Amino acid sequence: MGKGEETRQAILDEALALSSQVGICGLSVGALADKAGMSKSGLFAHFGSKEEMQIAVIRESQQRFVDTVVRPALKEPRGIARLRAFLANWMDWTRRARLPGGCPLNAAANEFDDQPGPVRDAVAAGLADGRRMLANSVRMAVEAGELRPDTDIDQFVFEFTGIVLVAMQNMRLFREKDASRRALDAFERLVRDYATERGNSKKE
Amino acid sequence: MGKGEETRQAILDEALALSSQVGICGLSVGALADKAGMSKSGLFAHFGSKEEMQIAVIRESQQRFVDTVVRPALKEPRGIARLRAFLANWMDWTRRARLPGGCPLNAAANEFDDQPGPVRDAVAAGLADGRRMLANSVRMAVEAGELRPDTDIDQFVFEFTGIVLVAMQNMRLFREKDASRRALDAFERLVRDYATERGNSKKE
DNA sequence: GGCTTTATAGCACGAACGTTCGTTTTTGGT
DNA sequence: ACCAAAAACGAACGTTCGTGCTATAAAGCC
Repeated sequence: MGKGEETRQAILDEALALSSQVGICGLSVGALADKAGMSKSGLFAHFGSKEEMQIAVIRESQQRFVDTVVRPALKEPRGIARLRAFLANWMDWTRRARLPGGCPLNAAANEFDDQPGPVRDAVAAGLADGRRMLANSVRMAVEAGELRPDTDIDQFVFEFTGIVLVAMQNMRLFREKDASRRALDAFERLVRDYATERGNSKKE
Repeated sequence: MGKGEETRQAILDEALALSSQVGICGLSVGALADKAGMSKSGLFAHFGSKEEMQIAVIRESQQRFVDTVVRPALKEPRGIARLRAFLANWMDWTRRARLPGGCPLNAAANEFDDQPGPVRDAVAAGLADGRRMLANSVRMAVEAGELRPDTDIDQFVFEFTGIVLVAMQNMRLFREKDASRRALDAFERLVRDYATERGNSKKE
């Protein structure tokens, strides 16, 4: 890896941290250059445009999410246990990823959801990827016989995601400490509704 | 009402529409003045600072939400029916309020959740107000005997809010049309879990 | 209708924005 | 050690940002 890739990565690290606090559109070239300890033009050359930079940050954010949340959860056995691990990791992934604020991808999703263009597309692609992965894990839980065979997988993913979103909001905006506990409780209730006897008995 | 209040209201109407597309921090004095058909300084005089303007927009947004979502739902009888109406109204409130984009309050919540200050406080206050109102309606459903007496009201509000948030995301970012149907389905499942026999039989 | 109060416009300011360009420094292969 | 290539810099561009002033126009009261 050349020097170029190296500093580009350093820039993205800094960009991730900054955007987790001020969002993607609040992230400016000048401010980022300051944080990264280099000149505006030097930093700019790595991306070619602000839009490209934003997209790079989004991709990096997604990548980091996979490394921090998804990959570790895959060590759990398929089924409900893995889903639970997934949720637990999700709950404090920005802390684990050493980000000072919230999830940049989530912030970007709310900023660009009504502004068509490549940035919005990148955000949607990133989130869709996460959901696809989530849907796969749910399907495995069905195949493992822990969730009922007639489980509406997309509906399960829908409700799971809802739990994550509200937990994020409670944590970040309201600074409530019991947010992740509530999320876990909601998850257990969700699972109980969709579980087979076998799947249900697995828990405690 | 003097002329001042009148144009101030017109400005806020325009500001709400604009911020529903570009968010609160994407809303600039110049752009808003253009939309409102007046000069930057003339508009600026109504608020005194950009921050005050942002807060005014947030307050207005909350006000509009109450008029569009909460008030109509209060015509339904107390209990689960009212909660259901509340959700249904919520699902397309920005359309009913003739806003071109998503919920400005929700956008602001994600933009400012990690930036302490008066704007964040205003957003949190607005959202907290909505949750208080929601909690009240849940409590009424308990008192009406439709939800179990041991219902954890805050947990119910938590899960309810999650349904709303994910539905918003699915609608706005992914443009899925079945988002509100999924939300309603999730709501019925939520209610079924917390309902008494009487409350359960109420539905269909 | 005149007069006071209020509202709006016009203009200017310094700062920050994204972007371009030419120059200088650093790097990596030979 | 040298030299081409890559990377970073500094300065400047035109725009837009938020925010002050001062003057003009409109509105409301007697």
